[in-house]
Amino acid sequence: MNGPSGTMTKRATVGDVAAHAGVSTATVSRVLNGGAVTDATAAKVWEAVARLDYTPNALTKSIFAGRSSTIGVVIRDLSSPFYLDLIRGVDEVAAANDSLVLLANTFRQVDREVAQVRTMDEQRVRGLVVTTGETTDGRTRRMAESGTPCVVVARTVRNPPPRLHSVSLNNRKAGRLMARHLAGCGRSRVGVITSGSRQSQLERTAGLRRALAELGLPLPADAVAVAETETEVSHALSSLVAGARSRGTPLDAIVCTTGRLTVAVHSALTARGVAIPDDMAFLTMDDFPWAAALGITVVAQPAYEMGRRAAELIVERLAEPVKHVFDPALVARTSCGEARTGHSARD
Amino acid sequence: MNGPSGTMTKRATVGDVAAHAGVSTATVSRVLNGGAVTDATAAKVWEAVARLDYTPNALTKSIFAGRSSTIGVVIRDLSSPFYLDLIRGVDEVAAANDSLVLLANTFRQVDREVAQVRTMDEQRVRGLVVTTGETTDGRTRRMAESGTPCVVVARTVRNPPPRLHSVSLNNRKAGRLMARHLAGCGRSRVGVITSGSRQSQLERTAGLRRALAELGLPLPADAVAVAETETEVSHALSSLVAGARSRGTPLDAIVCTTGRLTVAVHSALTARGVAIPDDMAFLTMDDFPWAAALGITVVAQPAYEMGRRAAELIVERLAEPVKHVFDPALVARTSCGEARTGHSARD
DNA sequence: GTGAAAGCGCTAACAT
DNA sequence: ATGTTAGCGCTTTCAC
Repeated sequence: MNGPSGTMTKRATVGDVAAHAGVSTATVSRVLNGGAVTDATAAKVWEAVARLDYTPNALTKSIFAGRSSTIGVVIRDLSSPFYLDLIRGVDEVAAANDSLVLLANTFRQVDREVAQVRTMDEQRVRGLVVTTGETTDGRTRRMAESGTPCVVVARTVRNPPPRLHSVSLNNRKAGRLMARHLAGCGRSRVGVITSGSRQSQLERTAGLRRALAELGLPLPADAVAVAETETEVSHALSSLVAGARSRGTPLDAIVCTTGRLTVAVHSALTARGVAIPDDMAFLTMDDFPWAAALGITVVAQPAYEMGRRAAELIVERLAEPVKHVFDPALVARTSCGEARTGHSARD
Repeated sequence: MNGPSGTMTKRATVGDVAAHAGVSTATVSRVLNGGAVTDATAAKVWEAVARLDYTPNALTKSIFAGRSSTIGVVIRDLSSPFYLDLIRGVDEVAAANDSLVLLANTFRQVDREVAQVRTMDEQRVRGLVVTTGETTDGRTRRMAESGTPCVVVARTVRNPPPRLHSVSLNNRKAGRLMARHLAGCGRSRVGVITSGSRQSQLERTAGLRRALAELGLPLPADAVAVAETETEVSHALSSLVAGARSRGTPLDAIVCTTGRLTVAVHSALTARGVAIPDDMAFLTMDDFPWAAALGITVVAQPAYEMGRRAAELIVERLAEPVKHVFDPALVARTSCGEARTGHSARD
């Protein structure tokens, strides 16, 4: 049962400490958790704790509390910079609240999502942050109902029960920021690379299309190409470019609606010998450390803040469902060329 | 005790399931964990489980097992790409072994390190992966001795007890690869930016210096500057460049021994108007997604594999301490200019 | 095959 | 101020 053996010194328990200090287990518990005790007994107990190298079992403690002191985070794709910053935010407030982060990466597989969320439930996490799709909604609802605060990231839930919150981005505004910036830089024929049919992706494209239309710039359906993975990007880009050219309206801007594919889109562009921004403007989601060096203009999400807020919602334990929508911000660099007219990035 | 309230449906326990199925708790446990039971009783139990939406309490289970099914990971700096890949590796094999990752970021603060490792111990993690400094060695030793496999990353431990393993990089070889590549590209006056006095940093610089010396290229002490944080990089670079110039031997290569500072060094170089590789070769540690786009040559660490191996060591539970040293690999791009002579990247 | 009872390590009433 | 007793939710003998 114990695998390849080796000398193992067994761990001390409250009982051991009590025995060595000549007191009861209740007293030990009191000195450890701050009850009313004499300095003398406290000293004896601490001495025993030190000598036995006693380390309390947090698992057992959690049984009484009904739940662990851990915040669960289920991430779809741990390689995306957005999620890394999100986790940092969660971890930051978790640490400030004596909690640890219990992490699970689902590698974008639905069956894993369901299993991981279930596992988090079994672990009796203090709260749960999920970036998964609707498949897991049934369980998160029940978790929230039975007392575990849950926060859905980048998606909203219709008719949420108590304690089921959401933290998301104003995606339509993100699209709008993109449209206005592009127009301000004199671009009029934009092609979009988007990732599947997640709510956030759809809304960004919708916001972009709407704002473009208001500026008199149509975004035909075939100017939007879907790429689920990095390997599909090159093909998506080709069809976009070829399609537009055959229609006699060659593109002068490429928008990428997900930070996850920024590298892939950029390298596909480069591979085709496209000069940015001279041949083509390039605008993408999510700021990242190298963006400045590369001069890539982005619409940034406050990922770190979103993580912080998610964790705060868990710690606060409000019954009332909170729906926190964050604002995106355009970070203008050089990948869309010079702005023609002075325009505001505000709203 | 329960914060702002709201209707909370209480959770079902084995007892509830037993009652609803008309059996004992022992039988419920048997059905759930695969004991000898009649198909008929099994059916009754499963039915009750479904109707009550019973979700077993993993915390309580862990009490019997003596430890949780969680792998602890204490990270110094969650914003470093190396650690992100490491975590992905750990998570991958954790998931394959019915474990979750319990994560803690120490924000490079020693006191937090100590506290987090202790917390991991209290959580009775199945095993622990630490990337922290020697401050935590005392506890990791004791943890290993009392049965928790521990893996130290990027550092080795002298005279380890059973179950205290290490996963690291052959740092001297990393330095050697750098030296040979630089020499192969015709560079002879290199300046180094390194981060503090961690074992790995020291070894990389030592390996670089030694290999450079073998090639007849000295690396004077003042050609090595220390930058702990990103903000210190600019200053370090300036002193390096100015010092070399005043000595009449202007630098023709900059080496950065930590991936964490790659962005900062690169941007400091750019800010000074230094052309890479024409004015200066640039060589750094750790591969990253944008390196190809930027043409930056790196010495890569197999971070993901290292994470996998660390988790494997935990799952395997060998008593004998394992010290796994990984080989670095040079990924040649354009930031050091053209290679003058055909040289091998091997050894 | 199934149940009753003991107990994992700890805390939380009750007593004293 | 301290000890005793009863659990928390689950597994695991040990009888039947």
